[in-house]
Amino acid sequence: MLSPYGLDIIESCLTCKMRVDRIFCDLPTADLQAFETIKYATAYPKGAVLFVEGQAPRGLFVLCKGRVKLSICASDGKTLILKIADPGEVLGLSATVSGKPYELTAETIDPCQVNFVKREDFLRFLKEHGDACFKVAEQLSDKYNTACHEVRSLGLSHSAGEKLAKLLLEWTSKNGEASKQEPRLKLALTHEEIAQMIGTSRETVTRLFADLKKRQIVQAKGSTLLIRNKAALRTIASNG
Amino acid sequence: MLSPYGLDIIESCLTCKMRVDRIFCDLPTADLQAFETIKYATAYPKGAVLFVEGQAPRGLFVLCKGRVKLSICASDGKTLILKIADPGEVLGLSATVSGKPYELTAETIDPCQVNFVKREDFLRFLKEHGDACFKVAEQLSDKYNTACHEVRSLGLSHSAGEKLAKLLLEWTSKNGEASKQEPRLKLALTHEEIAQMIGTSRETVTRLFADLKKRQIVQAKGSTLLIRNKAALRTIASNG
DNA sequence: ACCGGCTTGTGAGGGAGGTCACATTCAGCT
DNA sequence: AGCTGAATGTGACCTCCCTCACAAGCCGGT
Repeated sequence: MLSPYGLDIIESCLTCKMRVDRIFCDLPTADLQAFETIKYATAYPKGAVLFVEGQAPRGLFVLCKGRVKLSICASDGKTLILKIADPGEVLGLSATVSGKPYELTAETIDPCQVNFVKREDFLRFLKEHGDACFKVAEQLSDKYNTACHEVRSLGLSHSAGEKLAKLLLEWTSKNGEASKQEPRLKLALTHEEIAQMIGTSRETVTRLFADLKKRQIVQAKGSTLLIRNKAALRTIASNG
Repeated sequence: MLSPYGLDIIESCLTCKMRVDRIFCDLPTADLQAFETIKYATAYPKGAVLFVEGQAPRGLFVLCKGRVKLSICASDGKTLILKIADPGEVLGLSATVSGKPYELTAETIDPCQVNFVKREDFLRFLKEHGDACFKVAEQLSDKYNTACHEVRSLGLSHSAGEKLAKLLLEWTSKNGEASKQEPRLKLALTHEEIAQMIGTSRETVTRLFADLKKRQIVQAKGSTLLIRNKAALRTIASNG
């Protein structure tokens, strides 16, 4: 560990390239090579801000390694975390395409490997490569879909408990698809951050977790969380 | 008025075509003509359902005349109205592109003129016409943007009053851009529907309006609403 | 004119959760 | 170890608004 980055860069750029392939997959090799020429491989430390909500779009970011927190922020400082982006995710795509300001703020929560593409370069790339353009439309549809789910969760839930249950279920289905018996998931976020994800207060999250533990629905094992009663969690998530 | 439609159809298809031009504008004439061949001009009465949330995507709908209510619905019947689409809007685009189920339910609230395009036809059209594909990406970015604003409004507001003020401001900025003195807007929705737009109860909306009237911020003139004090409304919208 | 249905207006009660204030525990640092 | 700051746990209070209940207004139909 001579530097925060160092050897890591060399290793991850290989895996990174594979990830890019996965996003713009099915593209002819020519298109892929064109993409390779316009991207800038960069590295960010933990806590770096890729872009800020309201900023004019400079370009897009393909996350190769590490996680990025995507959030919106009210004038009074209250923050809503929309999602934690994992490697493979494309960030700032919508703003880059439309030219409107970034809708979100993107901040690294790990040391990150990122491929940056300038807006002009990307737009030119899209004009010249129709297939890639379709992939972009698909990506945007995906993002829209996620946003709709967010709206549903925020707008149609009756209680904070319901939203927390939904969040936990979402995490379990994303993480341990394999382990069917007792899903476990790493609690990488603080109660404060979870509160910001479901639009509630930190104290409420603490109380909700205490309640879930008392009712034997979840169980804490250090920083991992065991889901003991997934059915009950589902009931909470749908009933309110 | 021999029939609910009748002459209207012939008139509006001309204007309608202009609208389609506006959406896929800048396209070469060849592309436009190709689009004309795959669209089906159709008419719906008030209260018709274009598509339902969760349905497999049959295709997209270009709204030419009339308004369409876009909503999501919880298992308990609680409804959240996301927007009232005006002529020119493309509906079901994201689902058509991604192949995932429609995220929303679309229901006409006027008699409507609509151009329908089948999913397969549209996808083929996109493959063959790269420029149109880019336009689609732009449209999707727009929709994503709107969804983000919805999330912001739902997730970061402290009170129902704040959300109502935001909604009213949004409406005034969309409707009477010209009249700078005292913006007026047609209240085409019931309190119940407004409540569904901001995720609150009907009674709360009634009470909020009563309060705004008492404080001389708005004034009712039949079914039109005068905004007497836009500054105050803005304060409510941002302070909570 | 009368009726029934929808919309709006208003009161009373109660519950969820935000806020404040503090105690406690945990994790990293030297 | 011990110290420090962050994260968690918990109680008390109070506000917003949801719910229920009902009155009043508005409007089209016959």
